[in-house]
Amino acid sequence: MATGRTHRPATRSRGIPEATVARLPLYLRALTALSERSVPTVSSEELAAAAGVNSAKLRKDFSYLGSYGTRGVGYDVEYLVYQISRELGLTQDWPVVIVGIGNLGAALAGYGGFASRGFRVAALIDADPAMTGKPVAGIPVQHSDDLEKIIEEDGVSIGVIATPAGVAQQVCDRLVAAGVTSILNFAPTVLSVPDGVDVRKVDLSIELQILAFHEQRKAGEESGADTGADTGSEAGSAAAAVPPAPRGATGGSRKGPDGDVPAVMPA
Amino acid sequence: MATGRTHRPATRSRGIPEATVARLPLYLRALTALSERSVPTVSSEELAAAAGVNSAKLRKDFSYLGSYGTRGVGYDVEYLVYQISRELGLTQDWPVVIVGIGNLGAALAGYGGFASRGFRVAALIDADPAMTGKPVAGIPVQHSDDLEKIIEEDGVSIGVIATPAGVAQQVCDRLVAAGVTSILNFAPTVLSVPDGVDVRKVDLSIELQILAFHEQRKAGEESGADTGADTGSEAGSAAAAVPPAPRGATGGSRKGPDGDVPAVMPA
DNA sequence: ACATGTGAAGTCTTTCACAGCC
DNA sequence: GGCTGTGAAAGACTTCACATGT
Repeated sequence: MATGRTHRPATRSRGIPEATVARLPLYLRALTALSERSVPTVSSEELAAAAGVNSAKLRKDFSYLGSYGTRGVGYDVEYLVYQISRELGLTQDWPVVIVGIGNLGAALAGYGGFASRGFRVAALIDADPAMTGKPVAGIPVQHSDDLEKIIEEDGVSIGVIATPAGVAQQVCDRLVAAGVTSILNFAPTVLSVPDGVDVRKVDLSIELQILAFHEQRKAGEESGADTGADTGSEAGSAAAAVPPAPRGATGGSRKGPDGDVPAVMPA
Repeated sequence: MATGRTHRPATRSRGIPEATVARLPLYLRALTALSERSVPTVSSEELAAAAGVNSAKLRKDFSYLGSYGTRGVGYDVEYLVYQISRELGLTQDWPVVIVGIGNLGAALAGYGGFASRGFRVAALIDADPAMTGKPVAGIPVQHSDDLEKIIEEDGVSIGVIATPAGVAQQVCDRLVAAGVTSILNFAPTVLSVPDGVDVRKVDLSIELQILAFHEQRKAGEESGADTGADTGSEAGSAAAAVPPAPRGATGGSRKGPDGDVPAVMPA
C-alpha cells in the first residue's frame, strides 16, 4: 500500500549481504580484543576462532568489504578495526533515546557496551510523571510529552523501545513521526513501520522458546523417538484446552510431515 | 577437533527447519492474542499479518508441523495454539536459572514474559556475597558456590547468563558441567560449549551496530551515492587511528567489491 | 611455504503459483 | 468462491577447494 516499489530486495546493502553485516560486529569485537593486546596481525583462522565462526565464512565476509588482507601473512589488526568500524558507521557517534525506563530500560541505560562503540544515550524518556527528572545511570529522565522536541533537537535517528507491549506501537509511531529511522524493540509486539524504517527486535521469551524446542528434542532422543508423551495427563483440563479439531476429523487424516507423528489429541 | 561427527547438519530438528522454529513463537504470540479475544479461526493471511510475515511463508511453516488447517476456512485458533505449544515443548514447564543479578539480571528476573509461557525462574545466582539472600523480584538470590547443587536439585536444563563478559565463560562451563544443556547468553562474549549444548546470544551492542550500518547507508543515499562522505572529517584524529595499511600500499590496489569505494584513507 | 580471495558447488530459505479440498 | 498445502523455481547463504599473490 502506498509504497511505490514492489518488494525491493529487502534490506540488502550496496552488495554487502545482510548475514555478513550481522557478523561484522562480532569480528570487530574480536579484533578490538586483539588490538588491546597489541597483536599486530591475525590469520583468518585465528580471527574466525575468536569470533566463533569458520574461516571460510570470515574470508568471504571480508571479501565483500574489499581486499584488506595480505596473502601469506593475514590481516593487519588496527587497519581492519578501522575499516570495519567505518563500514558499520561507527566512526561517527549516534545519539540514541531509550523510551520506557522500567527495570529493563534502566538496565539498558546503564549498559556499558552502549558508549563503548559510538553510541551515546542522548535521552531517557518515560511516560510516568513521577520518573521525570529522576536520574537513572546519571541521566535525568524526561517526560514523554517532550519526545518530539528531544528527537529533533538532538538529531536522534535511533530509538530503543523498552516500554510495555501495549504502548509500543504508539511510541514507535511517535518516534518515527519525529524522525527516527531505526528502532530496537524490546517490547514483545510486532511493530509496523513505514518503508525506510528499520526495526530489530530482541525478545527474551522467543529466545527461550527456541531453546525449549531444542531441549525437548534432546530429551526425546534419549529414550525412544516418542514425542508428546505425557503433556496432557490431567485429561480433564487438557481435553478442555484442545478444541475438537477443525470440524469432523476423519479418522487418519491428521498426519505429521513424515507421516509418523503420534497424534496426541482427543479422538 | 575432538568431536567425532564431521559437521552434522547443524541444529536441524526432525525435519523442521531452524528458520521455521524461530518463527513459531511469533505465531504463538499472535494466536494467543486472538484466543484471548475469542476469535475462533484465522486465515493464513490474517495470522501472517499479525505475526509480521507473509502468508506463503506461514503456510509453508505450518506445513512442516502437519495439516492443521481447513481449506476454504483457515486455522482453528485454539487448536493451533495447542499444537504449536506442544511442538515448542511449552506444555511442560522449564525451570530456568539466571546467573548474574546486576541491573540486567534483575530486569530479566522481573520480566513477565518469563512465567507467561512455561518458564519458571528456579533460582537467581550471583557471586557477590552481599547479594545473597536479598530478594529480587520476590526471589532470594543464592550464592554461586551453590550453583551445582541448585542445578541438580531442580533439574534445571536452561541457564541464562547475565554476568560481566569476563566471567561468562567460566559460569558457562560450570553450568554445563552441572547439567545445563541450553544457554541464553547476554554477556558480550563468544561462549564455547561442548557438542550437544545450545547457545543463543542476545547482544544489545551488536543490534545497535547493525542498525547503525543501515542508518549510515540511508544517510549516504540521500545525497549522491557517495559513501564515507564526512566521517573522518577531523583529519587529525582519524588519520592517527589508521595504520599505514598492510606494508607498502601500491597506489590503486585497494578496491571495494564493486571497484568504486571512494577510498577514505590516508594516501 | 603460506594464507588470502573467490568461482563453483552445495545447502537452506523464501517465494511463486496452482492443484486440491471445503 | 475461498483458502490451504505443496511441488517447483528463485534466491540467499555457506562451504569447498584452489588459483593467486607475497
